[in-house]
Amino acid sequence: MSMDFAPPKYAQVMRTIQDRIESGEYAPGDMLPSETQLVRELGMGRTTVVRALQTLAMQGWIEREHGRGSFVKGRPDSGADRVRPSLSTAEQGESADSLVEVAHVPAPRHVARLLSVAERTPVVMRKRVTRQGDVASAVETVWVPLEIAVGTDLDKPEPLRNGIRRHLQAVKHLRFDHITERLSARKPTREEAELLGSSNPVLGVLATVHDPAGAVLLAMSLALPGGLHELEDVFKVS
Amino acid sequence: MSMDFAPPKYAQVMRTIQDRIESGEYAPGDMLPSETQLVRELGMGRTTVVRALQTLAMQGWIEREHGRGSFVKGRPDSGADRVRPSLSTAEQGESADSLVEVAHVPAPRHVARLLSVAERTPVVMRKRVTRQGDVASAVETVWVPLEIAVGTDLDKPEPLRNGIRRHLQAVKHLRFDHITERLSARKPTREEAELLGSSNPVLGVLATVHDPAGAVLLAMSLALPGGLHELEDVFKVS
DNA sequence: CATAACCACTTGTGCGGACGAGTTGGCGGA
DNA sequence: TCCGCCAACTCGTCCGCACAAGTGGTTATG
Repeated sequence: MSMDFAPPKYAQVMRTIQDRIESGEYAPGDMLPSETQLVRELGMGRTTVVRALQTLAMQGWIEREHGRGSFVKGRPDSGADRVRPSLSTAEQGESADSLVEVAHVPAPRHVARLLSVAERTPVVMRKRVTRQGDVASAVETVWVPLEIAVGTDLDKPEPLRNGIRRHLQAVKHLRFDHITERLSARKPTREEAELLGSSNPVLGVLATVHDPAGAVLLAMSLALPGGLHELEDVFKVS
Repeated sequence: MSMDFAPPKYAQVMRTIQDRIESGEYAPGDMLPSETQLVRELGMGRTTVVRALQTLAMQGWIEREHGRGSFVKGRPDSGADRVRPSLSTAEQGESADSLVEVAHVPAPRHVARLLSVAERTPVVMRKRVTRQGDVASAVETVWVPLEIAVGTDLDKPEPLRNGIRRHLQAVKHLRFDHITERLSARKPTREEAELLGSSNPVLGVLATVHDPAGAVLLAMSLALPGGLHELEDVFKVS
């Protein structure tokens, strides 16, 4: 099944402009092509181009001045932009060589607590290793209650090309609403150490994904080697 | 002469709906009138109504479900604030027994980089250990450029009862605007291990404090033992 | 009785056109 | 030279329309 995925046009316009900003083609301070020019270049209606530009302005990529033009501000930086390791785990597609193990296992205590089920209740576990170049850069384990996993491909050993979030959304219409992350420093488990090829300290991330009602859909446990990962965060002091 | 200033129509629609939500006329969970109904009731084009609804959705007031309707969520809540270890370091007062060392030292490389000064430039260093009960729970080191420290008590070995931030504000009118934190997992240094009484992995926090112009006022390095600290963070998934 | 087709609704996206208003630069007149 | 006006550009808003796509209930059909 190839879900052909056509993002809406206004999103395509946004991505085009974001790419040009990040590639340096549009440098900070530069004036963007005018709406009419973009309409001609991209072959779309003004409504579409304007919606893209207004959204980019709301997100802080550009600034629009009435009567003058639109100007590049740069990639928006704010606390909201912090790297969310758990989100990218849920979002990223899997590849065959990254998947380590998919199995039904009894929930270990800390996972059972996160999922609000009894200890040793059977749950689905997916474990994978992400790589940067040829070094293992993270071990990501996802734990899913059976009620959630039933009817999905989550318990099948094939890689989920579109990522867990999209899969759950497409197959069971489950929507992710918010995620709770707990960060800590710890020693890697024996298995993590083997997969990572090092027993240096890791940044441990325990995350739970919630639906709009607050119910837990799944839990994640990430091991990020300290030497390879830095989580940066900027915040205002009131 | 009061030029009568008419807010744009889409903003009027937004305000109307916001008011109805806050007055309780539209309660959380309720379905809003459909776009067509609003168009008729308010006498505007669908474009206008849709823009208002989409903006309200982006701001979190309502939720829109394709094919079903728009539903009230309530007044949007600003992001739940995460624990900021660096902020509490700057904020908390010191006590005599927590202060480990105050000295002028040449800036080590990573600190020099954070402060944008040359390596080995003399800077003021304050180091202290915080305790919970009788276990050491963190080692906090603050690095201050001489230009900032001059005229303050930062380089004096007496504890700053009101905390660094208040002291700098009171004595030199320096205002903290924002803080950048970088989190990582690492092994404690030998000294940190001694002070903490353990060589288990620590959560390393490197932070820089900036004034409103973005200039760096000071840098901090924190070592938080992994077993004692968890940083929790909740965030929305778009 | 179960199921499929259909219909009436909803929101999502997109188009072209229109007019308003702010900015800029050039052109002509005083 | 200096100043005011105006044309040509910019973005801001608004309209009516069209069609796609998702949802839920009703109705016809096996």
